[in-house]
Amino acid sequence: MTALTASEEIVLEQPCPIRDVLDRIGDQWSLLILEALAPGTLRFNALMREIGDISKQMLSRTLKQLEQDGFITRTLYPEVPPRVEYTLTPLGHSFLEPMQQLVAWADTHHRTIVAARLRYQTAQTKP
Amino acid sequence: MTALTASEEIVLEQPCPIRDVLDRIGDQWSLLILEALAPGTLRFNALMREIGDISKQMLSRTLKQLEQDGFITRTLYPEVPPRVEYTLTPLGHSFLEPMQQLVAWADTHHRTIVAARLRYQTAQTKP
DNA sequence: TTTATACGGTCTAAAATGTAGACCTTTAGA
DNA sequence: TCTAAAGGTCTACATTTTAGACCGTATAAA
Repeated sequence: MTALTASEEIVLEQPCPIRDVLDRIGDQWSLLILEALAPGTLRFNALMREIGDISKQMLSRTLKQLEQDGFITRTLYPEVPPRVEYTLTPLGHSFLEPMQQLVAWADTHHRTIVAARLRYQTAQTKP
Repeated sequence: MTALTASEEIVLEQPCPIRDVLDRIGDQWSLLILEALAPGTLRFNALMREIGDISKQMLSRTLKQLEQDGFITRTLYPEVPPRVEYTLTPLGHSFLEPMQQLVAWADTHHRTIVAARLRYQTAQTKP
C-alpha cells in the first residue's frame, strides 16, 4: 500500500464542500484581497498598500492559495524590476456576488453588534 | 491623558464594519457553530458532537464571542450536573440568510475549485 | 561614483494563536 | 467504592502569523 500523493490527500481531506471552501476564504485575508481586486487588476505592492496591515509573507501566501483555487490569476511580466499583476477570474467574480450580501449585512448590523459588545462588557465588569 | 478603557478600544480599533464583523465570523469555527444552531437550541456537548473536531477550549471561547456580539444567547440552568443551552438570536438568524447564499455558492462551485487545485498541483510538479 | 529606491518576493526568529488532554465540581447509578 | 456525566478551565505543546532583514537588478538622485 503506497502513501497518498499530495493532491489525493487534498481531495480526500475535506469531505464537506462548505468547510473546504470557507476554511480557505474565511482566513482573515482572502476576503480582503478578493474585495480589493473587485474593481480591477492590481500589482503586489498596490495590494499591500490597499489592504494596509497585511505582511508581505501572508499576502504572498494567500495570493498563492487564491490562485491555486482558481479565484485569481497571476501574470508575471519579465521586466526589470519585475511586474506582477493579480486579477479576479470569473470564479472569483462570481464568488463576490454572494459576498456582497454579507458585506451589506455587516454594514447594516455593525452598530447593533458594537452595541451588544458594549452591553456585554458593562454586564461583566459591574454585575 | 488617561488610557482608553477596554470597551473604548474595541470600538475604536476597527473602523471598517466589514472587517470588524468578518474578523469575528471568519475564524474557522464561528460559522460552523452558527450553522449548527440554525435548526434550534443545542447544549455544549451536543455542539461538540455536532461539529466533531473542535476542541472544548475553542468551542467555549468562540461561544463566548458569539454571545458577546449578540449572535447567540447562553442560558444556564442551575441544575446538577449543569445544563447550558445555546440559541440563535434574531441577529444570528438574520446573519444566516446572506450566509446561506455563500453556502449555496460553495456547494455549486466546490468541484470547480477542487479541479483548479489539482491542475495547479500538476502544473507545479511537472513544469 | 556612491547611494537610494522600487519591484516582488523569501527567510528567520519571535510572538500570537490553536490543540489535546488532564483536571474540577457535584450528583446519580452500579 | 468507583464511574460517568455535565460544562467548562488550565497547562504544555504545536502550529500559524508577524516583523523585519535580505536578495537581485536597474534607474534616478546626490
